[in-house]
Amino acid sequence: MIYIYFKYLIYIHNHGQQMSHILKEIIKNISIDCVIFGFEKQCLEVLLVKRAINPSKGQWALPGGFIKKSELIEHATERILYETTGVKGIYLEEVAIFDKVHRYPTWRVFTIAHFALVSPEFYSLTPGVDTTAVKWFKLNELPRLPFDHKDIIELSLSKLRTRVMYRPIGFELLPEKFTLPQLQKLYEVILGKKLDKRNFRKKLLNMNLLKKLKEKEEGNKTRAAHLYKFDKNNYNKLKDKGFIFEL
Amino acid sequence: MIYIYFKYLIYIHNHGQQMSHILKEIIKNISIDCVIFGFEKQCLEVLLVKRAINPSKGQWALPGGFIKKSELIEHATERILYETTGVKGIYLEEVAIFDKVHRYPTWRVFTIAHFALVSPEFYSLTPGVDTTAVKWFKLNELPRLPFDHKDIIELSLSKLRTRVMYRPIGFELLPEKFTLPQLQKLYEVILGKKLDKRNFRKKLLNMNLLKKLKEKEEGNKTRAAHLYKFDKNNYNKLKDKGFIFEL
DNA sequence: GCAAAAGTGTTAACGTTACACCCATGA
DNA sequence: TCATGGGTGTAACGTTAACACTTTTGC
Repeated sequence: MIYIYFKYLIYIHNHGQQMSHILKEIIKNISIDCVIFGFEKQCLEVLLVKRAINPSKGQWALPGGFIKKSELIEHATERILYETTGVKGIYLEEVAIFDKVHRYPTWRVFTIAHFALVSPEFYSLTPGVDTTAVKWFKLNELPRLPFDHKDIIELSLSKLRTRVMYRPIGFELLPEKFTLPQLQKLYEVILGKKLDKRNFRKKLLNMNLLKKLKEKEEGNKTRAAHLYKFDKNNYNKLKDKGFIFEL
Repeated sequence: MIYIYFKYLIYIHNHGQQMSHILKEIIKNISIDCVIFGFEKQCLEVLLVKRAINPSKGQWALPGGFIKKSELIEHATERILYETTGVKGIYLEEVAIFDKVHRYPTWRVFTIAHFALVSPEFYSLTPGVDTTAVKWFKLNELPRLPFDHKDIIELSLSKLRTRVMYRPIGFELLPEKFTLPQLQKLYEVILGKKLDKRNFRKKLLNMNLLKKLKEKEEGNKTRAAHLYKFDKNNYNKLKDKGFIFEL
């Protein structure tokens, strides 16, 4: 169709041939970006990718991409995260839409920011569509980021802080089996403040969300801590009865 | 430009001449819809407009419209609400993005749903761009709505219920001066349950968010209730000190 | 045996809930 | 004077916050 043909010419002229083959399928004005938080060595980390295409080719940035014309946001988010980083099967939550007029240099793009929490050790990272590398970065050692990705990370972090108070999402940042001191440390890092050990344990254990395991932590220089598992079954049961997780 | 010209032909062919003049300015794929809640005669109400254009011309629907190419979401929301209903100067909050592939019949449109709370008596309603009428509807007397507007209202209502617990947004649904029984009734309607009169008063008054006025309610058949004002100054001061409104 | 981190209870202050009667007003 | 809705206090209960010592382990 003539219309499509002209559209092509214009895109190719403006942005180079590399993108033209996908421009039929995507919605140009809406992208998705993912802020994936991980927790390792007592630090919060964020997953970044090295961009293989312009704009900002060669720079580290949040994993992201465009939505396809007949795709739901949720599916697009999963697809994009998988295509760019190799990470899949994680639960992503919407953070906000970023809408600054010139946030994307080439044309107007609204981006729907999502965030997720994972235990880094579980995921193997493999660059793919439009990316040449994937890497965890400590939150306080982030490289310079293109677009408004700094803002996106900051807002995600602040949402993480408030959400962690009302949902047991914090557990997702730890391996399946974890110790109470680890869990406490995690909350302390996210919330940015010290918590009382005894009160923290009392509260968490009273919720009946933790299954104590027979095993203990290994390879420790000092007294070994008990391992626990998050009891998802019971959490769902309690939630249905109106239980509200807090702090 | 040839490109623009062809675009025109296609739009006009598909959707009739009435929209063609604005299609240069708007982003086709992203719209905004507003769920404006009001509280009157002890009922929650929603503001709807009668659509003057297709699709769904002549039907009652949420006030909404498209974002312009160089417009922020926030400004677009204010503009659209004002243009379609005459209501302006109110605080709107984002609810969610609705993304079903065929939610809008003519082409793919994501809509960013917003909600707000107002005191109906303060606003004069005047239909404008693309609307022929504006009217408050009781929540349980809504007409059949086009697109996914029913879903949008339902989700907004559920967000209202949870948000009202953590922010004093409930005050916005009342006139500037209100009585405690009114405020209590409002919370009861939003939350869908009875509250204890004495506990409710104790809690609210202890927060120091209410200024008691000298005046009393007028035109009452029974004992007149004291009027109060929301003390916004003090609320902001308290909030800065870390105060969290609850229930 | 000592350094380092795990584990363990009690008390006081505070906030939440439940509950019943008198007061002002208009008809 | 009575019907209607406005206004008031207290006691029991549960939750949160503050706080210090003993246990285990590797070196």
